[in-house]
Amino acid sequence: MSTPLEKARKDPESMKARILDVARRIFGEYGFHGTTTRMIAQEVGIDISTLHYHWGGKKDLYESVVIDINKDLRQKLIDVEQVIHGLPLRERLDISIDMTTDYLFEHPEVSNLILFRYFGKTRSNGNLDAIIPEFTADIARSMGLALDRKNVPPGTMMKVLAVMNAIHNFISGENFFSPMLKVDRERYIALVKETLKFILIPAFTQNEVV
Amino acid sequence: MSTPLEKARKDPESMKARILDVARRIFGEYGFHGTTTRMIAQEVGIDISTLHYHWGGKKDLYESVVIDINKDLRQKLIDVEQVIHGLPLRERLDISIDMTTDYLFEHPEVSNLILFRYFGKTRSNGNLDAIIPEFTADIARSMGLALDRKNVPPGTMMKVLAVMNAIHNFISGENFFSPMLKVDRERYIALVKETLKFILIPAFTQNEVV
DNA sequence: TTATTTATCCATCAAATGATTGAATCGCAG
DNA sequence: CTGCGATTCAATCATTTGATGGATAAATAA
Repeated sequence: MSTPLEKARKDPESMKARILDVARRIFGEYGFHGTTTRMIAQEVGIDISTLHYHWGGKKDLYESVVIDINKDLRQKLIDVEQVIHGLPLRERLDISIDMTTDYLFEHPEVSNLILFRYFGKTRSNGNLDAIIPEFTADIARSMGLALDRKNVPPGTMMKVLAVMNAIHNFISGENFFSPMLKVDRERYIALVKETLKFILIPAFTQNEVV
Repeated sequence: MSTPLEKARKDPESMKARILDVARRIFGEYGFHGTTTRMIAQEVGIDISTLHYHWGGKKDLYESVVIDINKDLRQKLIDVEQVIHGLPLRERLDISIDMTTDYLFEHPEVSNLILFRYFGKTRSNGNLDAIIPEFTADIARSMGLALDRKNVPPGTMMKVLAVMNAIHNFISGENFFSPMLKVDRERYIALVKETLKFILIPAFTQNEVV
């Protein structure tokens, strides 16, 4: 027994998977209401009915996309945790920022879709909000802000949210900020890392022994 | 000679103004594509044709809304600057965060619409991007990061963007984060201020003499 | 081969949506 | 009161958009 999503991920060449990948990108660029099933179908090079055949309605596809990107991000955070495990806090932050930023710049739709869900309303919103990103708590633990995943106080959650949002903002806003600053992509990525470290590292290391 | 927007702001009871105010709220909640002219008209209690009579097409109205909220925010930042002028950096930051946060929590559509413009694409995007928020440079000067409004280096602009985004995020994300943290509005606002100060103040005061 | 399931496309529908037209109504100067 | 511009609404249009049905082809099983 496997969900449609799992089936799609099994064979990356399958039509199911191809549609999902395009849907991630388009939904990420234009949001739920700004995206039409025709846009996705055309980008894949198929008929709309084929899209419906594989994924059902537009909302079903969107939900699958959201689940998919959350799964990806969670896996990436686990990978990061593996690398930084045991290092001193300052280095953990430094490496986390580099790795997460690199990953998200390669998959900007992840940041886009997460921010869309935070800030936008989806006129007909299903109970998609049930899938709350619980890895916020995991990050708190990873940053040494909480001992167990359960019972993380609100103040700590807020700090983690501030960190995650700061990163997503710069990824998602690249198309707006980069021309505004008149810098190319490479320079922009470097600036993002610099700025994130400038902002975040002092806050979380202020009580450390230097 | 006055623009439609100025005319609307002159008489807050006018139909023009009433439509604009509702449009701010609805566009702020659902974004450009998620909003229909009928939603706005219904909320005002008028016919769609009346809306078109006053503001032209949907896009025209949206552009007016964007200009309006940018004007408001700019004015608010000038007000803040008046208050904090001459104070030491740490206090300036502290007061700025309090005042700006209070203002935006009263007008969340400002944060919503600004973030929408940063992160979303408007399938048919006019040259709305020409109205780049130039007050970023003003803030840089106000924070003591730049001496003149002109020629603010990209690294400095990025720091200012990080600050502004951090604030907008928590305002805009209230409907998502507040239930997630299981706190009421009052507590949430307090948490936002705490967290912003925790994150931002150390970064910008790290080189100061204590 | 033949039959059956799977996959794809063409044609089309019904609802939503941005927009317009023309008739009515209101406000007010003359 | 009369006339005229400003305002509002009901009715309607043309397009877009999510969705479906049925024909057709391709793959698979028998």
